[in-house]
Amino acid sequence: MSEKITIYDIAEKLNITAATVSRALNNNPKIKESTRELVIKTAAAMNYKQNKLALALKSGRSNNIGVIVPRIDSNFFASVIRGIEEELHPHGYQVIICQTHESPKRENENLHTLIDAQVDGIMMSVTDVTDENNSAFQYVLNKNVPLIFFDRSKHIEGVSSVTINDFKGGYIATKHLIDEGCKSIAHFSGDQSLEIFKNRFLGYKQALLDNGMTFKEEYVIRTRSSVDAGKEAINILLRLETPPDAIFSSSDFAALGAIQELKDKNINIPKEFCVAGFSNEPFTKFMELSITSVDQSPLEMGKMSARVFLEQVDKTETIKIEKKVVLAPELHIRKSSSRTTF
Amino acid sequence: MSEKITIYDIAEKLNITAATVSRALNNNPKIKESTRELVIKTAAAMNYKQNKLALALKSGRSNNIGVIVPRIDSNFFASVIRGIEEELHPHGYQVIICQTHESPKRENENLHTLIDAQVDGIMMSVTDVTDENNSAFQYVLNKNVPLIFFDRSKHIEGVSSVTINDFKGGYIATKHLIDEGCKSIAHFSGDQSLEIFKNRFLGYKQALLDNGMTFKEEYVIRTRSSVDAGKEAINILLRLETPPDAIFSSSDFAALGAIQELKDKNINIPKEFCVAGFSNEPFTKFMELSITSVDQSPLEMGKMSARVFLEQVDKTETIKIEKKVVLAPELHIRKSSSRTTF
DNA sequence: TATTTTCGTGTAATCGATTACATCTTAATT
DNA sequence: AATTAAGATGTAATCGATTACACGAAAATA
Repeated sequence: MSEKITIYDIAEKLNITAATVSRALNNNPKIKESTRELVIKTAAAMNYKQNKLALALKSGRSNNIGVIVPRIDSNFFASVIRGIEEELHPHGYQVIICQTHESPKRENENLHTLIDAQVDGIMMSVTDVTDENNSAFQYVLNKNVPLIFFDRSKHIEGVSSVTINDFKGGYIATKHLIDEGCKSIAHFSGDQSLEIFKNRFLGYKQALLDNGMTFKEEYVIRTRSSVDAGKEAINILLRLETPPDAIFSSSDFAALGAIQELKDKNINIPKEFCVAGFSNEPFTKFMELSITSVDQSPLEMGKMSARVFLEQVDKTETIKIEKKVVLAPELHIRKSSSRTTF
Repeated sequence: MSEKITIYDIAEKLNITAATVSRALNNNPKIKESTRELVIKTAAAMNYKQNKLALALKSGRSNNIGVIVPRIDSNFFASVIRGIEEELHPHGYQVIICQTHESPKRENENLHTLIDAQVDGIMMSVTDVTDENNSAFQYVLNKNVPLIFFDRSKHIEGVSSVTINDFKGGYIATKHLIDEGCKSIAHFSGDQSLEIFKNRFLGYKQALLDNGMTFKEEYVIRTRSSVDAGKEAINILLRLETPPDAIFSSSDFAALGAIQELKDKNINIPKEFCVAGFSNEPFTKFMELSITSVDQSPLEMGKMSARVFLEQVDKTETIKIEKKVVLAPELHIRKSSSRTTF
């Protein structure tokens, strides 16, 4: 339909060269002011639009950045992406989304696809941190494309990261439970091969030790992040000789499962049992019995990742910057653990 | 670092032309089998990667598609995007995300940006349906780029859409409330300029009329989609001379607000008052008092939109196909309206 | 006036892949 | 053996924008 207008069309109409048109449009100071104005006016009149693909080919920069997440339909990742998009949009970058569904194979694929599509940077939450094979990441770094990990990170030279202080998150949640008078606090831990879960666990443990409480191995249950996993886990704990009177769960969903099961058993929350979760999922505050949870400020995490990218993208090629940003977690205290307030 | 290998490098090494290399790699039947094998082997050995930007420039197709949503950090939109991504990924398309934040200006901007970035198609949920000015959409259509509306649609010639039957959604939710014995059912309606909300309202109204109930104007409250809006709205209703005994809310959040307020006033749900929402937000099923809601099958909606796009993208340029897909809503009956079950 | 700058544009290569057309070998046909 | 067809590859244009280099004209300097 509407034929494409190129700088050649403008040049032809004005009896000048495409080079001049290009320069005029790019505010090259060598162009006579009158020419520049004429070109700009004519371009507007002809409804000229720069072909970004041609520009991308010439410059080697696509103005696209890639974001890889396990899945997009989780509040946390969606919020991070929102943050990234909002920070990068004013700079003219478009955000390309990829999902791994927790599959390392997909993760590798996505990395290669994005590089092949000539993205100018990649931000991702690592799926497989145990994998010793970092070749896909090296592939990215070799192309001199900034790579930034957020939330789930991995120690790789040349890769920046934006994470929250999970240790502190575990610590403050546990400390809060202690302050509320809980005497024996259990922990639902996630996949310990992931730094984030390990750190939450370590924070939990440290808080216990710092406050003269004994750490018991049997109080630590490894759970998936789901309601059912939480139910199973709490049942294991309740069958112990001396069951705990509180849980710090590394997952809000598991925390919810525990709460549902506790209610079923007519155990009063928070009087007899306190629960704190992690992630501050939207539902935690909507519940009638709202759930205390550690907020990871995903929006901020996304924006920060974007900023780190922007810092790196224009730096001279040779200098590898490696920036580690650690955001502070924030405890949102709600009914599930509030014996004093509410 | 790793220098870029092009078909010219391969050609040079093999003492043939880039044209031959290109043909060999593209399985052009004119190439001798032995040459093809040699080229493919060499390409692999040299770690050649096709430059998608060059391909995109030449072919005019970027293999990117754009998705425009009001915001990404909503379960509904995130799920739709997930569906789109999963359906399109196997076909080699990348998904670019844009947000409008409900701003018509941003919507226009995004449309132009995406077209300028040469996307091969655009899927979007319309922000401003009242705007008579469809120039941005026409701009897209003029470029012969498939445009598909999902959920929030607008009648424009040449634009396909994937929506759910909101009328039916409103109808079955209301019918359900009637079946549970509710005698006077109110409605929280959203922005009536949006088809989706208007249709939910019309479905509600029709269900009342079909079942011998009277429709009362004062039972219809226009609310925003938020917890607070729901609280305000229910208070208006409770102050009426004859307050209703049920609400069909076009928003889950408003439904939640109403429920919280009703509980505060010690009104028993569902015995004295029933509530049904719309969207099937995750929290509706997590609540202790789980909330009945109409599911919009966002994942399916995304996949369907992607399929419609795939159907259109390869069609001969001149034929404008316009496909209207309407998905069936599904009522998820939960405690907030179940007098009989549970 | 002669010479050197400065200024504004044009020329042509480049980014990397694709492809219509031309060309040169072979193999098949009469 | 002469002619034609088929097969394989090369040549060069193209997609659209950018930019190093070249060049002519005007302005500044000696």
